[in-house]
Amino acid sequence: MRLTTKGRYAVTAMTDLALHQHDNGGRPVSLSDIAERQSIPAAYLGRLFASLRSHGLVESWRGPGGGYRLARSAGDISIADMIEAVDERTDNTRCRGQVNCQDNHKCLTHVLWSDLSQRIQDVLSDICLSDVVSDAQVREVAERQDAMAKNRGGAATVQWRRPC
Amino acid sequence: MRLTTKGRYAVTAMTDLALHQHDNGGRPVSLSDIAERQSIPAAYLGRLFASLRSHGLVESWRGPGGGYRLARSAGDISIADMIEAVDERTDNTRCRGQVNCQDNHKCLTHVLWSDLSQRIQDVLSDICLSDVVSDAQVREVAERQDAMAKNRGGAATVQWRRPC
DNA sequence: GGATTTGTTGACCAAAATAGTAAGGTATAG
DNA sequence: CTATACCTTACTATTTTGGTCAACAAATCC
Ligand code: FES
Ligand code: FES
Repeated sequence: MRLTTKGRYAVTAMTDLALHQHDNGGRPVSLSDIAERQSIPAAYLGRLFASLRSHGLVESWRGPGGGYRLARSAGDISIADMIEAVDERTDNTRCRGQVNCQDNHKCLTHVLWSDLSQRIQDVLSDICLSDVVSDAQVREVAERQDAMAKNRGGAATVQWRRPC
Repeated sequence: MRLTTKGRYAVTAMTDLALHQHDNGGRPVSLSDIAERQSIPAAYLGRLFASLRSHGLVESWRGPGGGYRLARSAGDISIADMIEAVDERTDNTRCRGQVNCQDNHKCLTHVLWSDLSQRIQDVLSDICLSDVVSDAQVREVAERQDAMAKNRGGAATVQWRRPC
């Protein structure tokens, strides 16, 4: 599993979502709010959320007042879940699990990469969104970001609807 | 720390070197032998070995009968050492340690990537070359490779010289 | 000494992966 | 009907990676 900007955006956006999903009485959090707070290109982030949704990590609502909410509790979503959703590929072997990277045979180090992939996956599975959200340093940054965004619109009426 | 073909080549070549450095009475193992056994482009591998050498992982000899040997014992060279030598960059933060990736401020998840980088580094530091070499599956592949290369030249006279 | 072998270096190139954009479509509130 | 906000596809630009080439330097062999 490789860490790239795509995966970092996904985790950052999900963290933002987790932090703000109880604002305004729990109405869905819109893409544009997240993108603005986290300085992520909105169009790009939109595609990442499509993946997160199709992997069952978030629910979405369309139309005015629409947006996203976590589909599961933050304690039940690991870093690995999020990165996998947008990055697919949990495997660090050259052969992508085909065991054929040297002229259709197993290369000298296949077993090593396979083993390491598993260990790295374990590390990323061991940390979940609630761990991130409750970290003191993370909260501190979030507060600064919220203060920064104070100029934008106030609370709106709360609505209940079914997700898409 | 990201796993890429460059790092995989480095580890594969080092493993091959560790496995063959006692062949022919301990004469240096040539680049072309390693490249051929492991199906790695020789010119490319040459540059990787230059990095491995400058990081003190191998010693080299030029001229006829020249080649490489491990500069330290296989138990004293970790996977992290080898990957770092060719890849530099042990850091998975977006800011590369600058703590400035959101408009010159710390982004929401900096502390997370920083922490994860360390954990992954620990995993890669925990396995060393001797672990790889002594793995049963690795030895099995090595034997097949050696049988494959049986057509090439036999043992030559042993020489002692100082490394480059 | 000269040819040959082997590693060393730097510049260069091609292909792949990644990050980002743009535009049209669909559902929903009001 | 219209504005909002998510959804999807296609495309483009940039960066990174993998790989080549040629000239070079050291050591050996004859
Ligand atoms: S990595 Fe799987 S065969 Fe080489
Ligand atoms: S990753 Fe370091 S500031 Fe964002």
